Amino acid sequence: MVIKQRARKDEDKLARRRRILDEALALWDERTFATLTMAEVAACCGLAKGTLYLYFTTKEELLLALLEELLADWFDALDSVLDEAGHWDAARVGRAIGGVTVYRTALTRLLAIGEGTLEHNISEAQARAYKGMTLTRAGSTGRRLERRLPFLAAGEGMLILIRVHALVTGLRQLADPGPIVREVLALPEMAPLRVDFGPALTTALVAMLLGMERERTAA
Amino acid sequence: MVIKQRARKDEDKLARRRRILDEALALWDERTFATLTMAEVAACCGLAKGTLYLYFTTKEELLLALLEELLADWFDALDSVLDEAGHWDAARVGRAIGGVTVYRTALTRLLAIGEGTLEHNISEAQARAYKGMTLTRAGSTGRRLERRLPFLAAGEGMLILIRVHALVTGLRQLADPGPIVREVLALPEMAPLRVDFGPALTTALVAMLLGMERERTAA
DNA sequence: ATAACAAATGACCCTTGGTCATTCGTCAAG
DNA sequence: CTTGACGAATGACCAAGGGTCATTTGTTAT
Repeated sequence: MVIKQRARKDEDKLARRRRILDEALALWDERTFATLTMAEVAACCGLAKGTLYLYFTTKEELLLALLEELLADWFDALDSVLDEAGHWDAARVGRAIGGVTVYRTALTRLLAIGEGTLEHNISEAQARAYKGMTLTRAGSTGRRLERRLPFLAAGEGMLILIRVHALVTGLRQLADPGPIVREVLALPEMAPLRVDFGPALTTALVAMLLGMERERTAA
Repeated sequence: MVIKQRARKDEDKLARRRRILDEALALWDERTFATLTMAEVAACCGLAKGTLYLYFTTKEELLLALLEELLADWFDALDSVLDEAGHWDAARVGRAIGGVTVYRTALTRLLAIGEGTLEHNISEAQARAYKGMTLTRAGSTGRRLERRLPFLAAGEGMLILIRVHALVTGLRQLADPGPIVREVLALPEMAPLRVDFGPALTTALVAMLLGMERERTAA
């Protein structure tokens, strides 16, 4: 499959970049980092492999760009929920975070390989952009959390988000084993080791927030 | 470098396997999964690459075997600490788990890539052995946790261990970024995003355990 | 119509996990 | 001590995939 049209204007280049990200996202649903190949992404876009490298200089940069978008979207969603009216307590905050996270499979699977895999083989510029965005958004969302949970000290909203990040990463990995392990875990006696991402995340978050509240109000 | 001696007896083969695991562990200290190569492991053992494949049929199997050993050792250490006398509460349990975990860098770094990377490309037999060991040991250690924390229901010790696993995985990834990201995070304004594995793990665990206690005693 | 630019291409390189026909220690039998 | 057989060890080889770059070719300004 060959593209007869060339992206000359910046606007066209942006559109092509968009297309690549969209196709990569679609493929990501059914691939892992190891099994997602640049050749396949290119083929899905109707481009040659070499062309991909005009838009993303490594496989990691492509997926990190995707992660950056999905993460920004997650912050939007969480901010929006946290701005809802009514009575807020630790349990509701835990359920709110879980609620916007649980069904974002593409995001959580990317986060799960994030720091370990995506952060090699990228330019410092992109690393800076990604971390800068994270810092800004986490700061803003963290302050929302502090407003909803008055027992939190200044800056502890960010601490919560780091713990959320850690739990998402770890639980996603436990919940999505490879096919061989999946089969082993299907054995009846292995039931205690199976993890259901959604409930596991939400219950762990609620417990952690309740514990933080208790720590900070006991003193 | 060439080995002039051949492992004919089972005993010799076991010793050679041991040597490979030891050298792989030493290399693991300074490599990631991607940068640790089978050729290098072989060279460190004084073996040809092909010989490695007589003992471990894939790179994943080699590292999973290592993880299995280190994990069993971790269970030993934790059991031993949990058997110590004195008054136990949620905070002490959290510190105990953190204490035996924090300095086990090789283990926690392997766990961090565990389910995501190591569980592809392995035989079902090894997956079964690994998960079987995990189930047995986690059951036993889980019961110890339940004895120390009477507010836990039967089986909830295992739940705690799953959450520990998730936190270890996630926090290890956040604490050990690649060199590019490490440099970005070294900027002063990035301080809020830096994670110190030991304190982060222990404080998160303690908070979570306190929260679980509160959930179960409030009702 | 044409020259100049640069987007797109795909053949190519390199690394690395994994294979296998061959080599050659090792040991037991004669 | 010699020899034959076993199988451990080898390293040349293969395949896959990330990444490169000289060349091709669509596009546009003149």
